[in-house]
Amino acid sequence: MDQDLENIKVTLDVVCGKWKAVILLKLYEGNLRFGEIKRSIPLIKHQTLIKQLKELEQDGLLTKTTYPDVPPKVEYSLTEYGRHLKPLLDMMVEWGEVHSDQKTTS
Amino acid sequence: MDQDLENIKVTLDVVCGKWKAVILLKLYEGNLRFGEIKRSIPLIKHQTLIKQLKELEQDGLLTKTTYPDVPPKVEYSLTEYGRHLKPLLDMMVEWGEVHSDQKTTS
DNA sequence: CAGCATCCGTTGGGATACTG
DNA sequence: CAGTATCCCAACGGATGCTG
Repeated sequence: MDQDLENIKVTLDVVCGKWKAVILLKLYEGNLRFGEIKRSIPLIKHQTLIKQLKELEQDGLLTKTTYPDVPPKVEYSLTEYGRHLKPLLDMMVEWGEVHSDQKTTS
Repeated sequence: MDQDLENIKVTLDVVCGKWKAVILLKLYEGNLRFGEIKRSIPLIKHQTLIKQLKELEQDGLLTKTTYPDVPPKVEYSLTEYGRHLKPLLDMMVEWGEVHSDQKTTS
């Protein structure tokens, strides 16, 4: 029971960065290069993106593939874990939709 | 599509407080008084709990019922919204279980 | 193009003390 | 018993500048 609390914290840790969920959402559409992610999320800052990607990588949600070429090319792809998270993120999107509805309606 | 990002942020806002998910989890077991919540989450600080409860209330996830008696008695109960969130939280618990497994196994 | 190091400002969790 | 008012501090998102 209290184990539940520990478990949910693990998940929160992984998902609760300001942009983490957004990044993951993008990656479900396919592997992306750094620049592609950045372009698809115009508001995020270069450095912030790097940080969040690093955290996601350390949490085992995605893998970074570096091609040792010039110019550098790096591709990010989801791990199995990351994919396991999809239904969760979908639910969050869905819930947010309903909830923001409600807020404006009230 | 970009609307998804907005929607997920709404959900994150609601769930991402350090203790919010935990509090909600407790309330699924039934309505609770302030002191009961506090006792069931020993680590949380008095003031922190008040803040998180207030935020959850403002987000429309739970309702506060104050009995105008002495000594004060206050009961917290989930709204329909809060209940809608249960499957999500359950998934988070479940995912965290698997994920923390993996971390220790690696 | 992608990344690291560093600094800064805001925020939110936490501590303390007081009220009804 | 429950809540309010303040203050504090760490953490995180973000800005800037430099490297290969």
